[in-house]
Amino acid sequence: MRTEKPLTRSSQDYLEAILNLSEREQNVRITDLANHLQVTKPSATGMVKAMSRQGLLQHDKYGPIQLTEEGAKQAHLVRQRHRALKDFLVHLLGVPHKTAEKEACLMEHSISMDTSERLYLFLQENLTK
Amino acid sequence: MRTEKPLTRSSQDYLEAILNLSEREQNVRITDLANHLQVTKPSATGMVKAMSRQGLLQHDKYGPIQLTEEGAKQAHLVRQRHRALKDFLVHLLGVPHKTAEKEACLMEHSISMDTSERLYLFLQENLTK
DNA sequence: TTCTGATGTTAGTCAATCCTAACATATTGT
DNA sequence: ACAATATGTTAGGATTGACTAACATCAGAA
Repeated sequence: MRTEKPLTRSSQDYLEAILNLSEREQNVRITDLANHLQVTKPSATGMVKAMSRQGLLQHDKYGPIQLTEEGAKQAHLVRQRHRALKDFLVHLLGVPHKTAEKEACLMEHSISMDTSERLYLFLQENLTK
Repeated sequence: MRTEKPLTRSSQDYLEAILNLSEREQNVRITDLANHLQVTKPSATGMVKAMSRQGLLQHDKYGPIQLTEEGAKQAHLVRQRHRALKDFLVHLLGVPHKTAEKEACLMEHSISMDTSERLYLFLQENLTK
């Protein structure tokens, strides 16, 4: 079930979206996911299917979507990177929220967890102003 | 000739590589480009062909590659983003050079020029330590 | 129960970008 | 000039992830 294949940018986006949605809804549905990510339902269906095969999530036909333990772990890491980046953009660079959200979404796939942690520490030291 | 189509990540990478190579060599050749970007020659040929159609560069069969005015302009913008990001990673976050180079290469496609300029200013203010 | 509307799935297609294998052209050395 | 080598191109294919159109299933209302 487990795959050693590195996560694609899109997979990471899907993982993060499922994590965020699952904290607000009992069941994450394909339509929710598609709307959230601004893709069509067939696209979401296809990606969910692929990610299910990779052991990142559990999804029965027509049923709700649930992250596996591994999927949830990876989702949390993506979100961690996202938050550090967004905080930096908003609070240190003064980027408007919407722009920062969008750019953090793109950047989160581009940095290592090491860099993310360094950024987090940097923010700790510099957000005391 | 001019295209309004947004530049793909890959196109941006190719533009930046051509710019950097053209500053070191009289002629940029497919093989140079392919080696630099760690892709095969047919891949580079194909991308160069596509980008030529988009008016980003000039390339005659078997001949050297040259950026058009528009291509060069875009390449400089990519590089600007790259440098701001790399400087930030290295000098403020203490990321090792190789890692910073790699991550800047990925991040440069994810931020706007506005954010890049904000980052540049932030670096100016904070690199005086 | 049946019908309607909402939700979800399947199949086919496209774009982008990479690869390999085979071939074409240019360059260099003898 | 010819042969060998280097460089570059073409054709075909794979992966990823998006789209549309058609179809299937589910849930709720009548």
